[in-house]
Amino acid sequence: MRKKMKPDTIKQNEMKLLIAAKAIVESTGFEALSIRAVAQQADVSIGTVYHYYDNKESLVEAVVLSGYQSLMWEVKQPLVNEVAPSEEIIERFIRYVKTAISQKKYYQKVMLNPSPAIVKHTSIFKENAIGSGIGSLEVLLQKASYQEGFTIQDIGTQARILWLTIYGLTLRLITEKKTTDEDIVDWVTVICETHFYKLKRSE
Amino acid sequence: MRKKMKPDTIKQNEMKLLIAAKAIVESTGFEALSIRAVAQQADVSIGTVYHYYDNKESLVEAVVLSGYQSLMWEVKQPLVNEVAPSEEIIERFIRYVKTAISQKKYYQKVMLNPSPAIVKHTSIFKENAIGSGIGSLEVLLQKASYQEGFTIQDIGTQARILWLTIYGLTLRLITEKKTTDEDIVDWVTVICETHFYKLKRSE
Amino acid sequence: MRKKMKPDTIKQNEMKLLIAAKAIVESTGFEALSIRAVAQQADVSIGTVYHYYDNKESLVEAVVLSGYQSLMWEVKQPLVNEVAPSEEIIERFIRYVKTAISQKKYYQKVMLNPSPAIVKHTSIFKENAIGSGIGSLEVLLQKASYQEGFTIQDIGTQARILWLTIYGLTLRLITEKKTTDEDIVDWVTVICETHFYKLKRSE
Amino acid sequence: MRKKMKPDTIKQNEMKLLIAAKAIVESTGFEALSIRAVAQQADVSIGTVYHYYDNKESLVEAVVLSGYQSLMWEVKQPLVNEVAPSEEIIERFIRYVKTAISQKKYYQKVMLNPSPAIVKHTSIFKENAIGSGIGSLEVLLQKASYQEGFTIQDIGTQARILWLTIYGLTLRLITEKKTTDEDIVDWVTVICETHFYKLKRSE
DNA sequence: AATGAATGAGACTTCATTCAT
DNA sequence: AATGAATGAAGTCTCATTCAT
Repeated sequence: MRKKMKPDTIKQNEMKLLIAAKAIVESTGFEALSIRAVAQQADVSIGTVYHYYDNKESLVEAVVLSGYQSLMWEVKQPLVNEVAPSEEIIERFIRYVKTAISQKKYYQKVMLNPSPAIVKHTSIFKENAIGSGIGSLEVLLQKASYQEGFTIQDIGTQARILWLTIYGLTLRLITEKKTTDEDIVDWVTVICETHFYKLKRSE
Repeated sequence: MRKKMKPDTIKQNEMKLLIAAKAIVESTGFEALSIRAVAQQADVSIGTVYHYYDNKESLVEAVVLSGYQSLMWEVKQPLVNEVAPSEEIIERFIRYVKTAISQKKYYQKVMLNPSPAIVKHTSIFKENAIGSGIGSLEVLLQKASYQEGFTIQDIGTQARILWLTIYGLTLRLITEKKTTDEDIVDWVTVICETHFYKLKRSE
Repeated sequence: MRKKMKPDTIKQNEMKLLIAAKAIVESTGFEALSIRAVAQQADVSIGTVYHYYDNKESLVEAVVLSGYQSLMWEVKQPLVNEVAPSEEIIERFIRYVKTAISQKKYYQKVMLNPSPAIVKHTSIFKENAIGSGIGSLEVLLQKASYQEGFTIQDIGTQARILWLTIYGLTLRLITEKKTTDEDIVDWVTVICETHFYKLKRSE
Repeated sequence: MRKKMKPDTIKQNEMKLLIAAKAIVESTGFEALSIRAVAQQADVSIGTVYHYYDNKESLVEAVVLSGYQSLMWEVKQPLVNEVAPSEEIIERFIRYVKTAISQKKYYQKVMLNPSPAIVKHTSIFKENAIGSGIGSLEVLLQKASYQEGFTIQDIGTQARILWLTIYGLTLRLITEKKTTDEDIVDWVTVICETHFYKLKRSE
């Protein structure tokens, strides 16, 4: 099992470390995430961890990014039923907040992380925000405006405002530990409907 | 070395430690906030710090709360000119975001802190939200609805939605390091106007 | 034995650490001098070492300086018999080289150490070289020139040249492991006599 | 990946490693000279380094020796102008000290290295000191004694004494960081002239 | 001949906390 | 009320070396 390992094995080892790291975060939180702990959890020497990650920072970054990808993957799964675009927005935001809350440790670390490597994925203010979810939201808003008779002057801005509200909501629900499904559904719904209401009337 | 200190002296000592702690946070960040550092900065022994604070956690809590109070004090200062309520809301939010950004280290620590002692001050979801600013915002919205012809059905909810958007905005501006005055003014303005527009039309 | 220790105790502890450190150097060399080893040798926690020394560098510096002081103390002991100044120079240099060789580990570390804190003590080129031994050598050369009929134009320079030769000799005897008493006596004698011979004739 | 490498290739690889090692020493010092670093610098695997050198020690030895050879090559280059032997000695020593100082990292490591493999090259006390420079110095002194009317009883000893002085000088100039050309020229000159003066008078 | 993943010891350092005085 | 020496665990990181391939 020593040298010139097949790329598969490499990936496997990296995966092993990542899984170990995530296990630690999930059970004890990010404060407990240390190189030492990861090595122990993965049943590997400390040196090995440094073989795969240059330093703690890059390990944390990998964990955080991996958490973000799980989150987004979850959110992007297709809905069960076909619904009107405005309904879809609500459904998706509910799922977004639920997923974020269920992985709150990652969510906060990712969404408040100022490291350029992370912000690259999470930015809301950069122009071509395709990957980050803002793009999808714009598309949905556009659809809604056609199908449901909204008139939206600046979709980009409106999407961002709506997103910021949900974002603020998510963080406060986590912080205030109001994480029941009911809380989530109620607030997402009223936020979205308030927003759409405005759009409908603004023609 | 002293005997039977007057309560004043106690308060003075506590203050000295708090000031020292804040100085450290401001110059080097929360990561550098250690008991040792505080003792040194305040020119006091380590043991003394433990006289006033049970452990590190309670010291951090005190620092964080004190930061929050400075922040709110700043925001609550009266405006220079008398303006319409809707204008005042915008002005105050601009100031809020600016102050939060100028003290971002505290702002994040406070506003994302789930400790009950902190949440007690920062909560947005609890009913009688008088102290936290939501109360003031409700009052302003109420005034606006009278003076400027809005119709608002549920002022409490509307105030919270608006606040959540500004809250989300603040955190993302910090995270993405978009902290110029222009960014702040533009975003706060468009967010508030979008919101008011909706209210005006919703009659 | 805890707090507000008497200064004596403090000095004792520092001494304990210094002695431990020197024991390590003497038995295993400077490469083996680690904070860990010192703590163990002194039967003290690692943290305690850091209580007395800011970092490894300052510990090493203390060890090195202490070694230098022992060396100089040894060299400066009065001679057993009163002899002519030129003889005294030879006797003292023989003792210097012998002591240096018997403590070769320190000698090299000190005399090749470029740290300002060390060079301050060992410098040969600075003007007022009173403490470093050059001063004493100048005095002896001066005496010799009166009593034994030398004429020396620039005593400072001549003292330094003689010293440099002995210094070079010491280092090479150590490096080439020619450390018998015979080697030392022979070389120091021939070097000094060569030097004096010149001086005698140069009138 | 290759089969049956020609001896040339072997030498080439060794050279590549040696060059890499020297590059590291020159840019970052001997402390930074690690097997890892050499492998990286030479764009070669760690294992390969161990093919060519048994362990770190032998690599360091090779580096050190190679440095010494560069140094001596430089010193042995012919002088630009033909000059009297005593002048040539001064010129060559000035060059020696300058070169040593310009490569101080190697100079110290070599000239204070007690490993037999190194001392074999640098020894000053062994009898047939042909290669090490002492031989050349003896020849020059001999020439001077014929051409310039010195009488020297024991050329071998006198050469060594002069050499030891220059050696001591070089090490102290490095240690005390007095490395301007002026310092070098002044000291070498006064040392040599003092020595020659003695020789002239000793007839 | 060459690779490079893995090891595991050991380096330095920081820190919250205790407790005898 | 105040001190500060002492603890000891935990943290990050580097390194020479081995060995299966």
